[in-house]
Amino acid sequence: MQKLTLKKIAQELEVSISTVSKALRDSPEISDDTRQKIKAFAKLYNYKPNNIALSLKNRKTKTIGVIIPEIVHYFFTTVISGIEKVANERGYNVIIGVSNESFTKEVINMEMLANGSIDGFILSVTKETQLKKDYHHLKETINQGMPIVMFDREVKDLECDKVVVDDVQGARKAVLHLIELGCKNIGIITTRDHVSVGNLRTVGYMNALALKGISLNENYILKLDDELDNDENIEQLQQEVSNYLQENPELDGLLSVNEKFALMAMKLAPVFGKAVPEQLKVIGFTDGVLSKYANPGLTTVSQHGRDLGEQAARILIDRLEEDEFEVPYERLVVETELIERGSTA
Amino acid sequence: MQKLTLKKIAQELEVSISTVSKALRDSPEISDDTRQKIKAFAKLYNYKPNNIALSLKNRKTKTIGVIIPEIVHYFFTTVISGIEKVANERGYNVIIGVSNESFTKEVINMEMLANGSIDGFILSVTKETQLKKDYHHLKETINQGMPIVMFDREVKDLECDKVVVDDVQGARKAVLHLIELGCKNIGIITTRDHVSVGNLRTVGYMNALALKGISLNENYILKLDDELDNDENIEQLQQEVSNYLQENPELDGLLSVNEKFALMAMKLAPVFGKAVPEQLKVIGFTDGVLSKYANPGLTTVSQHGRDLGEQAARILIDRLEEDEFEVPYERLVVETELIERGSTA
DNA sequence: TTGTAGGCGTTATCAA
DNA sequence: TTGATAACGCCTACAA
Repeated sequence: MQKLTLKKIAQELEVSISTVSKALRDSPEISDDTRQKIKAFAKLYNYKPNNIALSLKNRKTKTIGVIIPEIVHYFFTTVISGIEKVANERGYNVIIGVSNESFTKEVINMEMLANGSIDGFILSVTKETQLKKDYHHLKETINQGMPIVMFDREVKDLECDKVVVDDVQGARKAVLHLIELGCKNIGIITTRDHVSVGNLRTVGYMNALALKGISLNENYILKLDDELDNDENIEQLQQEVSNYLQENPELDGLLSVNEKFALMAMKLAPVFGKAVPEQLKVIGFTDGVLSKYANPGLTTVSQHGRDLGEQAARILIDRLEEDEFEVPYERLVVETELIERGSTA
Repeated sequence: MQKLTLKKIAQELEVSISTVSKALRDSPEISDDTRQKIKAFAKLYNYKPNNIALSLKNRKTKTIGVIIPEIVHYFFTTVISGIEKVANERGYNVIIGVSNESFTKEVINMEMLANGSIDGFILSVTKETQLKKDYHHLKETINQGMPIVMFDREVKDLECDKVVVDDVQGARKAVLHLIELGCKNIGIITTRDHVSVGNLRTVGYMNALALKGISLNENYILKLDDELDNDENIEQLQQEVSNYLQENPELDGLLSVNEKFALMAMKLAPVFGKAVPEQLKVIGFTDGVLSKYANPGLTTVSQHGRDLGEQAARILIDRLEEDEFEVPYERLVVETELIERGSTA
């Protein structure tokens, strides 16, 4: 019951290996007679060529490596689902590596895959990588001729294809919407790190205020420690959000750079006499399950993760299958969309 | 800048390929002199053996294939994260295939991977597969000598390793807890399909009632269509939940076989004059983000997905690396745990 | 101590 | 029309 190979078929049918190979690939060199015989046999015993041997021969594996910082994470899974879709349509497999927001794991994961296992990468770097600004592993990979498509977390000084979210604009749209709805004192809950998307969203927030001639109140900006953004530290974060709401009773609009912080605020607001959306309108980022099933539903900025994933896969595979060299690198911006729900009704 | 191979090193250093190979693997056959020289060169130019060539030679790829019905799904991602962890620790890569609850995609995905790309599978079958009871692709894979570890959705009549959740017991524990809290009229929101875990959880619900001598009221069982469990059909489902709550005003306890239905019920209960948890106590399944960030927090039955994934990977890799043949198949039951939160306070 | 040869499974080129 | 051979990159038993 072992896997069938060309060799075994050849032995069984008493022909040469190359005859079998040619017959199966419908080469005109082979006579109808033997072709039929061989194909029948192969079909009967369900012959399938060995992928590894093909990979070695063709020097391409038809699989793409995806490295993400986290897997239990709505946005990243939507991106993967987009990648999977396009990859499968075009005959590619997807290997997933999880870096767990660790620079070292990112490097190890890439090294594991870069030695022949895959044809190209789609990846989002860890926050640690962004902080260290150490991109040698990425540069080396690119130099060895393995294409990389980066997504979401942008690394400016790296020459490769990129698919990014317009975080600044997304946040700006959200805040402008709050202003339109009549909010006068709009706050933001963001992350402390100074490198990642949280930062861009904060910029968008400031943009919108500036656009409308509203002066920035530093007290309205709550920076939560990113390290704490995991399920063990919910209580500590809630405490910080509580303090924030208490100290800024005049807040009537709030942008959060993710869903979790938004839900915390929605949960705590009534404690401080604020009903959502009547006295406090809230908008979050991500548009995941939390937003859809929250009570009231959370208005969010959708990043269209699935589209993003599809685009990233398309760009990578196009490049892999492009025989003209020197196709210029692409930087694709995925538009955000404001999904309105009860939290801003 | 192309990838370095043994051949190129050999040419460069004017020795034979096998000398290079041996030197790099610290064979005592090679003199210190040449060994050092070769190793220095390899290090300098960052030589790494080609995985594909190794796979072909060793007839093992050191990668495991994971097929899941959905990727944008909390439970499955926790399982993957467990698999990833153990796999990486033991030097394995993980290829992910998403079947999207489609039998055909499951088969295609498996075929893509079964031809040499991986050493073994960890998979959870689609609902469609369970319904059709068509397991030929699984049986063939096993017959070809490729081990499979199935998880979560159990297929009784298939001989292979399994890691399952004790859904019956989980549901029973939950309902018993509600009874202890004083609930007299306990309902359940479950799925219509008759094959999947929803069914087992319903059995657990009935178990608990029987155990306590409470007679079963069919009206208390709401079966929602599984097909509708996606974000497009939220409204329709909500309508059904509304009707259910309205028609059973005496309900004071509720078990839901997932988080989403539980949150819908929690959102709608106040509409029918029921405060949660005062007049209606709710318990869900999954213990994902929804439970943690709901308001009030949702008490849930945790399935310990990460543990499950770790165990599945351990079992598979142990089997792959076992040289004694005929290790008996294992069926491991992961215990559930009731996580208490505000919805049953 | 070093090199040669064969094989993992496949395909392509060339010879018979 | 069919078959032998070489190659993809690596490893290893055996020969020199």
